[in-house]
Amino acid sequence: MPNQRISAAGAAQDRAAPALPDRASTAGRNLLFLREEELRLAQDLLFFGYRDFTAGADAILAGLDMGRAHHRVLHFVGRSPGITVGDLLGILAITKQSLGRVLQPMIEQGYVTQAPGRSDRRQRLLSLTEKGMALERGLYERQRETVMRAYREAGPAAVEGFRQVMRGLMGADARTRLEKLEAPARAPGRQP
Amino acid sequence: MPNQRISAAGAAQDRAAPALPDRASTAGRNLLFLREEELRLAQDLLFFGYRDFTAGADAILAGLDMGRAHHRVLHFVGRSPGITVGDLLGILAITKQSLGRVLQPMIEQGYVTQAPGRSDRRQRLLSLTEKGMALERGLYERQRETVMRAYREAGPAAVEGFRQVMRGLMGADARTRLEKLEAPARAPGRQP
DNA sequence: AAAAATGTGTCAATAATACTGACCCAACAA
DNA sequence: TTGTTGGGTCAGTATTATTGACACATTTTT
Repeated sequence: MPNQRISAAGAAQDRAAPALPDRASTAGRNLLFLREEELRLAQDLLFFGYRDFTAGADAILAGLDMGRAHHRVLHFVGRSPGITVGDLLGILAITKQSLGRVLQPMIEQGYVTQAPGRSDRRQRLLSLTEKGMALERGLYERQRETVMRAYREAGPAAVEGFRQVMRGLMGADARTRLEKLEAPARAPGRQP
Repeated sequence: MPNQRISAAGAAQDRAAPALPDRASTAGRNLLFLREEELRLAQDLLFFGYRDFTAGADAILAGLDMGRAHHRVLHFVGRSPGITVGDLLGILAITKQSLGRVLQPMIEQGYVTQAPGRSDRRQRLLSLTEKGMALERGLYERQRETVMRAYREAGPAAVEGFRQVMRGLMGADARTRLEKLEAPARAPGRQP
């Protein structure tokens, strides 16, 4: 395994599926019809919802010669200060080369800092600088407007349902990573 | 307006936002902290959830030299047979050139057909061929597994909450378009 | 009938994000 | 010492998007 994708979260489920299945047996068509519409609606909702969710932050980033990839780095490094390059690769599920292309400029421009690991000096522990935190904050605030509005309109019960379904869409790998991300935020005092 | 993006759904909210706002006033920090964690969680959920939702279909498409853009065309043309190029551009919120690059090969390879409009012969009404419907069906079935599992695990109430929140994330433009997509599926007999 | 607007297609050039393969160095581990 | 791991980097390619400019047919307006 020379240098490719660290952990295949992006290929969570990759068993071969038949590309051209027969149409479902005509019996029980009504039942299937309802489910079909439900699922097509889910596809629409995810497409439009995700696109508009990211649109605000994208607009800010465009003015700084950055894209979504930079935002993801800011987000996950900000969420886990001192994260290793390898862990970040695992979360993003991209190759080292792809990360390098966005990470290096961010280090040079002073958004992210590297520090050698304490126990393992090969590691480069990543953290946001003040400048990086400020930018992340701005992007966060921008998305916050969108999410807050959606949450307010929908109400707390709907928000809980939203979370459950989104968790369910994730593969096992992503769920594990999400748990790790949530844990340190609840228990103060991150690294011993 | 020569030939750019038809309707700015992707730029739904594009008023200028301050990139580097001050940190919130230190008063009421506990309140803000809770909300902050909530919203950061939403960012994580959307990132991981959307990625894994699309992963399955992406794997099928890769074997056919297609990508997500092709899937979107199959999905929305399949959902609205006889849609005009302009309407499709409006839904996808991309430029004519970008659409052309994916649409033309799909027409040549027999996934999509064009027909001149009845009332306006400049229009090219798009529909899926049998081949296109079969492929769309395969992609749909693949995502269906993912969504059905998430829906089953979460339960009907959570699904309704999920829908409400996703709708809330969409801008006004996307909501209008979604309504139009849902309407003809319920009332049979599309165009007079 | 002439002029303007609309729907669609297309050429050319560019950017962002990803990929694969190959190789390097430093540090750790056996 | 040897081998592995964490990280970086060079070179080349693909996909999806962008902008600008223009062409053509058809419909609408004047």
